[in-house]
Amino acid sequence: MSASTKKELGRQRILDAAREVFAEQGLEGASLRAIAARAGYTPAALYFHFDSREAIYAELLRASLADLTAAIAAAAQGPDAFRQGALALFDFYAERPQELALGLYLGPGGPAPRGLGQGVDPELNALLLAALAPIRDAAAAASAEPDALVAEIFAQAVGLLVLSETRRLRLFGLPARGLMQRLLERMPC
Amino acid sequence: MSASTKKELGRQRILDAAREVFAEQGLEGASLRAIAARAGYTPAALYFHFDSREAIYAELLRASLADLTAAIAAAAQGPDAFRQGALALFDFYAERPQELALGLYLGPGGPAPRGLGQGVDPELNALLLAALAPIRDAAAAASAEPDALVAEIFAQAVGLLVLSETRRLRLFGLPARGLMQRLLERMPC
Amino acid sequence: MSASTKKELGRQRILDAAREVFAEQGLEGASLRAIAARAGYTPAALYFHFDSREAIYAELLRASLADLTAAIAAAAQGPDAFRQGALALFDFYAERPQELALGLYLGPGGPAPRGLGQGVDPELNALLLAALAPIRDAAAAASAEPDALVAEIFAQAVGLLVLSETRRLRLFGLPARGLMQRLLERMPC
Amino acid sequence: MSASTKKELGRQRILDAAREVFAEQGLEGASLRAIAARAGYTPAALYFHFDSREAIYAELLRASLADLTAAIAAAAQGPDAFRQGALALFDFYAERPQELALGLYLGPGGPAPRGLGQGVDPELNALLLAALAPIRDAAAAASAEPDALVAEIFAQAVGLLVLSETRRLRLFGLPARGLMQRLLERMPC
DNA sequence: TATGAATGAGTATTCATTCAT
DNA sequence: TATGAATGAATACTCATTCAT
Repeated sequence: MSASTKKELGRQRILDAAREVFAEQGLEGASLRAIAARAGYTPAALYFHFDSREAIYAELLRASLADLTAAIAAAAQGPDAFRQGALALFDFYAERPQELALGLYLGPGGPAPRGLGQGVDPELNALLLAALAPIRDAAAAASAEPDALVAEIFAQAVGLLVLSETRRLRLFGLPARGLMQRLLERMPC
Repeated sequence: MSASTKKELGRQRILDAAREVFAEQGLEGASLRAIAARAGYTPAALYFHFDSREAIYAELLRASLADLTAAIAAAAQGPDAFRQGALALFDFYAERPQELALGLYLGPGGPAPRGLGQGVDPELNALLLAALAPIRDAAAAASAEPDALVAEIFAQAVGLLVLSETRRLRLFGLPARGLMQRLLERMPC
Repeated sequence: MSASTKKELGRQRILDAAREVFAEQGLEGASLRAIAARAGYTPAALYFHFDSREAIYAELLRASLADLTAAIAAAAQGPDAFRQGALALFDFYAERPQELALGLYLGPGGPAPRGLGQGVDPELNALLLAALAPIRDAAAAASAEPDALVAEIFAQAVGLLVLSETRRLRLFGLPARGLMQRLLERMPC
Repeated sequence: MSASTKKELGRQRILDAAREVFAEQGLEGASLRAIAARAGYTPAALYFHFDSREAIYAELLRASLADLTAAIAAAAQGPDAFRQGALALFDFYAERPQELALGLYLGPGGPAPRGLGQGVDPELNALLLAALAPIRDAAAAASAEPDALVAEIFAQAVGLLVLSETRRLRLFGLPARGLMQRLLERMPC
């Protein structure tokens, strides 16, 4: 086994552990110590594979965005691509609330103009745009302002999910997904 | 100076300090120590005025919701009440992003179903509903489903603001307020 | 109402509160704040009536020893005075474990040669001796070494109660009172 | 120097510091900070070697009970095993009063049914019983109720020691060890 | 006679990170 | 490639006590 392969294995072991801890305990619980313990490593060992705790988060987010890309691509194939893609977006994060938190990196202290360190943000933003591309393409076929449409359904999805997670949506007695569908019905495509 | 006035001054000094720290550092940075230091107090002194750190947050949130109530009420007086009220909601939090984080209690770890302790949450939820009441009233005049309309514009506002704060909205090259207005134009009232 | 009477009322109010808190929460829970709160006073107000937290404890202990004196005197009247008095001693503290802790002032940190401040100890020791006097008198009638007899039964009672409270006596599967009686049966009076 | 040896050294350094602080200031004074300071460590460093403050206490108590076991075993070898073993028990704690406090976990607030966490208590209780076993064996040879005999001399020892430490025994003008011997003379073995 | 206001020292524990080995 | 050992800063909260009013 080559050295780089072995190193890759170590990374993967850590990322798998991170994903597990993350799904179970959220951003807050996914401390470096916790991830290391789950991976069977010492905290210090992680620094051989990653530069910082944030670097692990970034990697996780990269994988999450890859999954999102696949999910949207699969849903946006037939006719009705816009609606189906948008719902796939919503459903994706509805099932993985922790990954939404990670994606927004509402980094401790609420939504902050912080992102995941300085360097990674552009790359991750590009990945996000790529994931949303199928939805945008479908919008472009029916509207002159596809970007606005995508931004709107993205914002609606995020808003509903955040309100849902923070239990503020209960005040209205209406299910998040139903509200998402209502919005889509009013969309011009 | 009366005793109650003096006590009130102490409370106010702490609340002002909390608001400042809060606006500068967000929820995460607004630790008890930080608030105390800013107010020129010992941490222990805060416990004379408030029962806990969360009690300070709750007070801040109460004040914030009172301001929001006034802002919406003022905007939703004329004929175009629904739209104007909704925009007032959006503008309010656009100017005070940290207060949105506080309102949703976006503590460390992203949106979490945490709330501010057991006792205060219902009270604060009620205040939120009351603040939104003028918008709902306007919706009720034109639609059979006012709750859904309010939930939708609330979600849209929150989603746009969160994406804006986390710099994800830049990807689309469109201003948040413009997108909010677009949505309102498609609304049936 | 005279001034001194009014002051006496205040003291009594505090002592009653202290007794209650004490019986419910033990030495540890009977903080000055807790006592003050129960009495309907501010912590600072207690310093008008007592010099320190320890002074309150001392007063409580005085009252407890007075009760003990009465209990032993009542039990040690008939024949069999020694045994009955000793059992009364045991039963007294078995029913009031907190008062035993106070009496020994195992003051935070285990049995310590500390007592209740420097000045009060001699006085309280004298009260304890007075409470045990009826037992000693009965012993003197039947033995040349009454002091040793009293010390032994006192030590046995305290040892059994301490082991009982700390759950170490369970290891032997025997009840504390039964063991106390066994000892008394072997006594020469 | 092997890694395990070095780690063992760290543990030992902490335990020694704990023992010292403990002997000087009792359970109350043996805070984590105090132990760390004495050992020349940061408080956080202790958590590398021990899981919690209580884990340090438990280790100390384990060692203490091992010493006690050896002391009793050595004393209870000849013919007069019961008496000699009992005196060894008494002498052991007479020389190490803080270890008695630790053994009974006489935390702040006097004797309390607290123990050292859920998991360790049974283990430590078993160690105590094992330490007393030689005395019990000797009692079994001469009495039908060995458990009662052991419980009685244990209680007597604890009572005398507690009264001695709290200076209540001085009232009788008799030495604790002499009283212990008197009791043993009346024992049927 | 009592309060309002405040202090300073203290509590155990967690965190990401570093560095010599 | 990884560990053992340690750091410094941080967390919220409680305590007995003081003092001007």
